[in-house]
Amino acid sequence: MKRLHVDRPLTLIRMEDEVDRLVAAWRRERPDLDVEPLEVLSRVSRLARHLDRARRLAFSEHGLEPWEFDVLTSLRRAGAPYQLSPGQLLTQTLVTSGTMTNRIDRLAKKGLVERLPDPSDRRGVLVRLTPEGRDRADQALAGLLAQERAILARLSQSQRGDLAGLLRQLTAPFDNIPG
Amino acid sequence: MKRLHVDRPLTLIRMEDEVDRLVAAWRRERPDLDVEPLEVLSRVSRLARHLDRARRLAFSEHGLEPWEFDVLTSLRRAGAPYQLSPGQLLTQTLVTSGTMTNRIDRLAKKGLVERLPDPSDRRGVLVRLTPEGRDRADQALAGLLAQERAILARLSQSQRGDLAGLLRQLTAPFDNIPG
DNA sequence: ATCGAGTATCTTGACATCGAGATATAAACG
DNA sequence: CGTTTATATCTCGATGTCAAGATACTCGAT
Repeated sequence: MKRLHVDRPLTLIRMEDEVDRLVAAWRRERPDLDVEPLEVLSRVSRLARHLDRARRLAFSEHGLEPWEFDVLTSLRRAGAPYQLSPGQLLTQTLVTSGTMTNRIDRLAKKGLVERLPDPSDRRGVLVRLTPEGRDRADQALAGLLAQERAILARLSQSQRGDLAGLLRQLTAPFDNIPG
Repeated sequence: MKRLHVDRPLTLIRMEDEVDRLVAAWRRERPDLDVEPLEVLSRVSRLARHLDRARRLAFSEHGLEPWEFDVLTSLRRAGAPYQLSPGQLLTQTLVTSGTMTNRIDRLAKKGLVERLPDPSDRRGVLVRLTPEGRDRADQALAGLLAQERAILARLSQSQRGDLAGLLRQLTAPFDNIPG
């Protein structure tokens, strides 16, 4: 009795997700609480986890881990000569300093980055992308974008714009205030 | 020459975030690529990381780690008698089976959950919340919701609804297709 | 009944992350 | 100047996560 392929505007199709089920369960178990915030923020967290998994798959074709991609592309984006301080890498990747030291060590061992002393601050260090590191970053980026386009395909151009704008409202305070 | 506190509708205020800078950098370095997907998905990933940090802080007041919260509240939502199989917990928390076994072990050691044999399938196990586990989950949830409301405060009611709807379009395929 | 495929959970070892503290240098202040 | 405070990075131990494989059970087909 199911009719498939019924023609109607994409925007009216509404498929349930785990968060719908989660919210319904809370409303049943804790009708005294207003759980509306979860509609947005639980979806953000869960989607991020799904994206992590998808990325891990996509990058494995290029022999990169997601954390390696994050560091290499931060340097790549900086433009020639492709170097940043560990501190600048921290704000871009949102990890702790101990983690970043460790990441740089491992990438250096693989020959994808190198450490240079900062000429203007003897406490500091500059991390520079090697030519091979740059190539790897460029290849993996192309693969990632293809995958992400597929994930976003069910939204229209203007919906993607709306979504980006709404998310910016939430990320901006974290990114600007020290947070 | 800057005029602060100019009165205008909230929706027109647009503060830059790290992703704006990231996208601008890619357009400069790789003008050949269309990096529009990053406007949405990089924001999702970064926001999730910020939320993780904020949650870790909020939960530490209740002596819980985020992963403990995730497991305990999954059981809490299930309703009395507050029990689920490890497999059901997997789909809710998006971790691997090895991770879940480890989590259950540690929560059991703390007395927040207990393992029972599944009466209808001798391969299976049921994880049940203890009364203390239930109290902890309820307390931490209230704290989390307060924090999340603060984070969402800069969006109007209808914007939050729009945002939830757009995110659902992206999460639904992951949650429904086996993905 | 028995076989074989499928399912549910656990085990294990490698590894990435975090948090707190250590070290070295720079900048601010009187 | 010399002292204090701030900054940049690294070290280290504890811990959580993952992937792959092992184990034990179920269920349908023969």
